[in-house]
Amino acid sequence: MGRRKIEIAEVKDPNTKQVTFSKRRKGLFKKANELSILCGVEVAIVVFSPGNRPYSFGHPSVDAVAATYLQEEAKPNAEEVGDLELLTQQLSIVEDQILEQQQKAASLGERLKEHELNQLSQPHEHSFSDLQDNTQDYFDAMEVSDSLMLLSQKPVFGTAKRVTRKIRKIP
Amino acid sequence: MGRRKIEIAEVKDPNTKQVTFSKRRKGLFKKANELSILCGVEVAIVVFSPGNRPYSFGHPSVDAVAATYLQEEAKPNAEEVGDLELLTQQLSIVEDQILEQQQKAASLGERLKEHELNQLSQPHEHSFSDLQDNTQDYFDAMEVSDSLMLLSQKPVFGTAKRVTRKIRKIP
DNA sequence: AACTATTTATAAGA
DNA sequence: TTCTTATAAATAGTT
Repeated sequence: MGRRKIEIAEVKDPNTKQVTFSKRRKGLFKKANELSILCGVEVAIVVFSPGNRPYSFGHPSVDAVAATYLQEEAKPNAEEVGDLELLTQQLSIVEDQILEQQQKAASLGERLKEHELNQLSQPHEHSFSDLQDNTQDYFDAMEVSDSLMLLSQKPVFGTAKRVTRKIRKIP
Repeated sequence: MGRRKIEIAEVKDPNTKQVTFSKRRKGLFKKANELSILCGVEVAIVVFSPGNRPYSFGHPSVDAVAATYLQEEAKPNAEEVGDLELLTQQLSIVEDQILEQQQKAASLGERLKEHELNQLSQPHEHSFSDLQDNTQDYFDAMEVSDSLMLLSQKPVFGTAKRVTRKIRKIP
């Protein structure tokens, strides 16, 4: 499908390999997207780049498809169950650490806001949506990757723009 | 890529849809295989047929790739770790500021109470100290916000649980 | 990042 | 379903 026919064998030149990877990953994800739409089916792809960066495509999401797949999958043996449990434990620990930090951030941000309001002695009514919006403010620099965005060049965990959220100083 | 150009929209006719699925699944897996060989990388695909039958392709295997992916998924990357550290730094600063403000507020509150006593007035419906208490309740009730999930990007299946957010409206 | 000569995938037909 | 084949689409090498 190019100027010349190529053998399906590992590309030696690292630069050419990376270019090939980019082009073909894009093509693969496009095909997967077309398949899911044309046939109304679920698809998930995970691929690692030559530099070992993970890229994924999923409709409706990798996790959703994976969950269904695992259900359908034959019963795992004891060793696999043990490994999974170990993995899950490790993941829980890391997630807890992240949650802790995030809770700190969200709570502090809100409390800061309350202080400002109180100091101004303004009558205030907080609705649920207000809180949502305010909380969102502190994290709105983050982007959640959308399955269609995965057709782009960026790796899965590189797509999220990170927060260097300005925390306002108390006047 | 055929006799005629087709729109990428769900194929109505079930028979045609099945034929399209078979052809395109075969093509997708072939592409994935070529990508893994050409670039020496790991790939995993899971796709369900219109009849909900699971098909998978994996190099070296779906499970191997999935395990690695899940590890990566749960592990914050360098950028995230860096931002988290930055965020934590900022929060420390803000915490100090809040403490400072609380001390000011406390003394203000005391003076206000003294003033109220001196005036023999009815308790205010919303004295500053009341508001402080209310505010504290308000945030104690906020267990988890949706934004907390953003850092980890996606819930890891098996450990993901929705936490119902209970937020009371300030009276 | 674009371009384009070719190869490859595939839609429709048999 | 499998094979055929005209045509659309992907992409290897180039700029």
